[in-house]
Amino acid sequence: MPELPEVETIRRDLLPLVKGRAIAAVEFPPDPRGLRLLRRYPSAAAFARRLRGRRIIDLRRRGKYLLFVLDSGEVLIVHLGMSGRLFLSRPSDAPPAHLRAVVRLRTGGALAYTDPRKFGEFYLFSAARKETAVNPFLLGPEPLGKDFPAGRLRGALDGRRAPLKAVLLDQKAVAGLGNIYSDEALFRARLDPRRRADRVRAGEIRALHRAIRAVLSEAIRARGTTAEDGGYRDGFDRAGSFQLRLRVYQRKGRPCPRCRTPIRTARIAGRTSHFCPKCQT
DNA sequence: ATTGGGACCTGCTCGC
DNA sequence: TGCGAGCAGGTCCCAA
Repeated sequence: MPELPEVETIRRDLLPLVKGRAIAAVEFPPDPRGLRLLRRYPSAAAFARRLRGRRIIDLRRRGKYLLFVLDSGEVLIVHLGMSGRLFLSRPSDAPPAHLRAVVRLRTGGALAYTDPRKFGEFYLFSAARKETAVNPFLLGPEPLGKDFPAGRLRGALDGRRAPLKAVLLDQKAVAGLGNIYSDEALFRARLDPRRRADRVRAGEIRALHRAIRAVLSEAIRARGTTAEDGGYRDGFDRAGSFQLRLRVYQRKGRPCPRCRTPIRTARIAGRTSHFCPKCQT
């Protein structure tokens, strides 16, 4: 569910709430299998023990991962999978459905993590280790960052015979794009998602580069996309608004905003892609 | 090495 | 009303 703009919105919401505050307790009720911890952790209890008392000194984002930087030198990493939500929990409320974890802060307040589909994961890395093996860090460039010039996108597409859409979904090519924003960026760049990546010309790559950055920036401003099934919520458990600005995603059969041709879909790399068959070539 | 397909989960909608 | 099929924002693992 959550792609870069959704994760970034949650980060911005939660940062002022958690920065500088210590973790009082982490609870994984009551079936710890409802949340995948990093495999090498023997138990949820051991995981929680490592976190207790640690101070959160920063909250960062890398691709679709949230990184709680701790004063111990460790980093608590949260990936929301398809259906994860991480939000400020109000104690007056009844416990939310599909609650998988609670992070209580020492000065009061708590974060709730819910996830019906259980694809989300928590990781705990030492700072030294985080750059190695395991992986959230084996990601491609941040598309909104300084190290993502158009040439970097060109390098990512170079030599890849897979469809453009498949490469955009590859987190090693560019970090943070998912099904929604890949489709929306390809529409804005007027590129057919089925095009072989290595056959996209330089001018088209520049248009795609611009489109990726524009759509992600606009989606962050709109606080993310809460699509038809309503899965995503921000750090305060509220919906986003970018669904109102989607041009092709979940608009099958509706007129293309540019040429009125009905939007169609195709299965690419195992995912449904939405595009205009006339103006995306 | 790259690519595509299935697996992992649950909930919801649709058609019969 | 009930039930199975199909689908959903992501990633990993495996075989070709």
